[in-house]
Amino acid sequence: MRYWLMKSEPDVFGIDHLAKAPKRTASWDGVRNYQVRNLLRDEIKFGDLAFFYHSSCPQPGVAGVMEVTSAAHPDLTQFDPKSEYHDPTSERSKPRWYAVDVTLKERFRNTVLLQELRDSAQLRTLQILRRGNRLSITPVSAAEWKSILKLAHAG
DNA sequence: GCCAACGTTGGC
DNA sequence: GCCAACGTTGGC
Repeated sequence: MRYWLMKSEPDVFGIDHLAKAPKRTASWDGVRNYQVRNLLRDEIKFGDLAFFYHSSCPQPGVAGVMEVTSAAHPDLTQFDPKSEYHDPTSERSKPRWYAVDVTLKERFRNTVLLQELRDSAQLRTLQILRRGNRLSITPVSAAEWKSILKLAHAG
C-alpha cells in the first residue's frame, strides 16, 4: 500500500465537495499531465491512501485523507464535449487519460498549512516542497505520512 | 531532434 | 497581478 498527495483547487473541487458527494466518493478526473497520468494508470492502486491538498487558495495545505476506492479507469470527461477537460483527439478505443475513484476518510479539523509543512524538519523531503514541483499527484513516504498526520492531530 | 515561444501552475 | 519553473507546441 502506498501513500500519495493529490492537489486540487478548492474553488473547483475541494474537500467539502467530496464530503457532500454520494458515498463521499468521486472520480479524481481532469488530470491532463502525462507524468501524473502514468501515476494514475500504473502506480496508484485500490486501497492506497492520499492526502487531499488545497492549492491556489488563501490557505494552501493538507485538508484531509482519502482512500483510493477503484482501479484506474478511463477519465470519462475526455469524451464529453461539454466538459472543460474534453479531449477531442482521444479515442474511446484508446483512452489517453485515466482517473481513479477516491473516498473521503477524514476531514481534518484544521488544514495543515503549507507553512507548517515547510516548518517541519521531518518533511524536508516532501516532494511538493521542492522548488518548481508542479505535479498534481506526488508520492508520500510512510514517514512523511505519519508526520503530516501528527501535525493534523496536534491542534 | 532542437529550441524559442507560449501556456500553466501555484505561492506570494 | 507578479513571477519562477516547468510542460507543451510547432517550425525548422
